[in-house]
Amino acid sequence: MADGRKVRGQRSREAILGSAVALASVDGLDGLTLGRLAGVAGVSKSGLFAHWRDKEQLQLDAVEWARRQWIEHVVTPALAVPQGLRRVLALHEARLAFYEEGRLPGGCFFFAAQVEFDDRPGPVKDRVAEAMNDWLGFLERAIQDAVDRGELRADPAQLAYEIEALGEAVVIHSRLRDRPRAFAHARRAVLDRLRALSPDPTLLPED
Amino acid sequence: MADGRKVRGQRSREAILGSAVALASVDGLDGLTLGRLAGVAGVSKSGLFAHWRDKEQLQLDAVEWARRQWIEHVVTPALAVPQGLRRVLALHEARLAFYEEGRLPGGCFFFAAQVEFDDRPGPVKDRVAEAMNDWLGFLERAIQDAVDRGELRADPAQLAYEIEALGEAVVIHSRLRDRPRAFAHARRAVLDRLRALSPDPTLLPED
DNA sequence: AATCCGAACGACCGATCGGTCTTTTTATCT
DNA sequence: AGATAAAAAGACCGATCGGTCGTTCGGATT
Repeated sequence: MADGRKVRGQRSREAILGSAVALASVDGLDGLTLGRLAGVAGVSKSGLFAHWRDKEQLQLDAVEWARRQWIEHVVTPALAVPQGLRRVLALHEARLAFYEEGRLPGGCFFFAAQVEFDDRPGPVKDRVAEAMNDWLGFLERAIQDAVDRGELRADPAQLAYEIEALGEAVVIHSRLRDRPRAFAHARRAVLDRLRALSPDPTLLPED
Repeated sequence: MADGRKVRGQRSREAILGSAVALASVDGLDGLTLGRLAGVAGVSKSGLFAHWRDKEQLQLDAVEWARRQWIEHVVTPALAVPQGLRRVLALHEARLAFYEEGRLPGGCFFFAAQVEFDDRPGPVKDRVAEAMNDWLGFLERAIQDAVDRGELRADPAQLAYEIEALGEAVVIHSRLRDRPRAFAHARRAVLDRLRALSPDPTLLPED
């Protein structure tokens, strides 16, 4: 990798993937057009084929790129919070912060990708589903940790479904209805739920 | 409307809209292609322009058709249940039944339409947002009824957000993960929530 | 019987889609 | 300096997109 050409190639490759994920968060992974992507990324359309064999390969790498972005901005910050109930809440808050900061113009890459590909079998759907399984699995384990510590009484899979649903819905509601209220609802919903399920509510912040 | 030609025209118009809503529930309202729609509906592509000026007009009518379908299969059945807490639960259950019966191949027209158009200003987004406001407003009023009757202690807008989120999420989870478990989670989530908020849990079914 | 009109069709349009092929640029290696 | 290889560009391809146009067909009006 000391080769300056490959270094340059990797750089533009990453830049293109960043643009691809941003565009895909708006129009979806398939709604993403190679022509538009090339325009936004400032390269020629055929230049894309120097990095990817076809659109599907680019889509697969975009999923991977988005996964790393999610880990960096949602998972990692929450790891700074001690295990248990507080980390569960931290994960939810980190996601909401990710959305609220407008890090992606479409709000959430994976939300758009899931809706788009849930009916379209193939490698991209599989990769998206796998990434979501990883994330939900991580969320479930965080919940299980809290249960093991006696800070929570809950079925991890059930609670993970609820937190995921309440978190994802904010993407739509913040865009189609009132934005601040959508975030307020998403925050209160999970906070109230955790309070009701915890024997020690002092672990959670006040209103 | 005694004109047999117009009657025939209306019939095929409705049939086409039915196909359009079904296709749009899978690929989205914009992912819907006039060529494919014509093929599925058994008419020629140019035949579509006898009924609609352009694609946008067809999209707007498709939203309207989907709205009527939603009222018929979700709202109306729940109206058979007495006002109050039980009707709130009935609305949630009616939606889940609508999804579970597979009435639309993509699961939910409005879910797909919202995700697709939340970032795309224009008449179609406005119409979709309006339909969703109507539905959420109806849900809120049902909750308010239950509150007024003393069967529920809740902020209607907050609870409506939660029920909507927990209900919509099943579209994704049932397709990308385990289908029966997704429905089970969606049912339990709302049932538990209503139980916790109601002074009289006997109004709700046992497990 | 002649006329009229709405539904529907086939042919065709420019634009854009994903993708291929050839060439130019740029950095490395001998 | 010259050969080499990777990155990127440009021209171009068939297919499909949304949409137009002129025509045909069949039921309604007179």
